[in-house]
Amino acid sequence: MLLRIDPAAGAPLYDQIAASIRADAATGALVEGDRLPSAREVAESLDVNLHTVLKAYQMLRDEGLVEMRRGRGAVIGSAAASLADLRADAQALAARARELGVGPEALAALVRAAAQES
Amino acid sequence: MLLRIDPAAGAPLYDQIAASIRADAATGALVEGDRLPSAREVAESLDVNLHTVLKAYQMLRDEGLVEMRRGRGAVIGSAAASLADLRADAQALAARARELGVGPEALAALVRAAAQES
DNA sequence: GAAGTTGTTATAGAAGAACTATAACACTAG
DNA sequence: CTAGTGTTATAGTTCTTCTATAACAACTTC
Repeated sequence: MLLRIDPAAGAPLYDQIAASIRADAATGALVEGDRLPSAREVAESLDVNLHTVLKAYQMLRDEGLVEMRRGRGAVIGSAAASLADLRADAQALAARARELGVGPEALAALVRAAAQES
Repeated sequence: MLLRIDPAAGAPLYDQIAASIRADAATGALVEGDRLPSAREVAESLDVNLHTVLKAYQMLRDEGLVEMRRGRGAVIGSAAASLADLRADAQALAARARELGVGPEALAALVRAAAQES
């Protein structure tokens, strides 16, 4: 469980943390039942605020990737495999978007709009 | 060219304006070469600031849907058809995401992350 | 060429949302 | 009970959103 972030990268820290964990889940480095390090551990080792880490964890919970409970920590949930597929589809979409010259922000806005319609 | 916005909807006004135009382009109500009403016209008819409309137009430009030039206005560009396909793919992805319980914001974050990796 | 239209840029302000930080709380496991 | 976990509350700061005004530069039309 190695997390890499770049405080000077512009992207929010919690996004970077969440992305790092998503990537590990996608490659199989993290599978169902695996436990994430506690938010306080991560916060200290990355020299970041506790809430920043928790926000990343809560994003992953909203996506259904992890389950969280007090006293027990954050654990990779049963939907991890399905989400890896969804992520693959997202990357395929991103590749097509890039061919059309549509950047990450524009694509995200377009997808959000599409998701909110239905 | 009918634009509908809801100031009490929570979503940014420029997002609503952009979404409305995207929808018209997707259904074929707007096709390549069609000219959008001037930003000043829209601003007045919606009782909204000029810059709010321009931000919507600039989002659509970033997506490649419209081309803008001073004195000439905003025109639906040649990539409109391709973008309608991309939008269809985005909606398919959104449908799958919703089946998994992944909401619009979470999906947008996931797609943005996927697009930034590549 | 002159006039009018268009998007573009600059500056400023106000209201609200989001982010950061600190502290206390409530649930779980040993 | 104790130690560790996520959760919630609170406050201050920063960022986003929308507005407003003004000037500018490119294009169209006459």
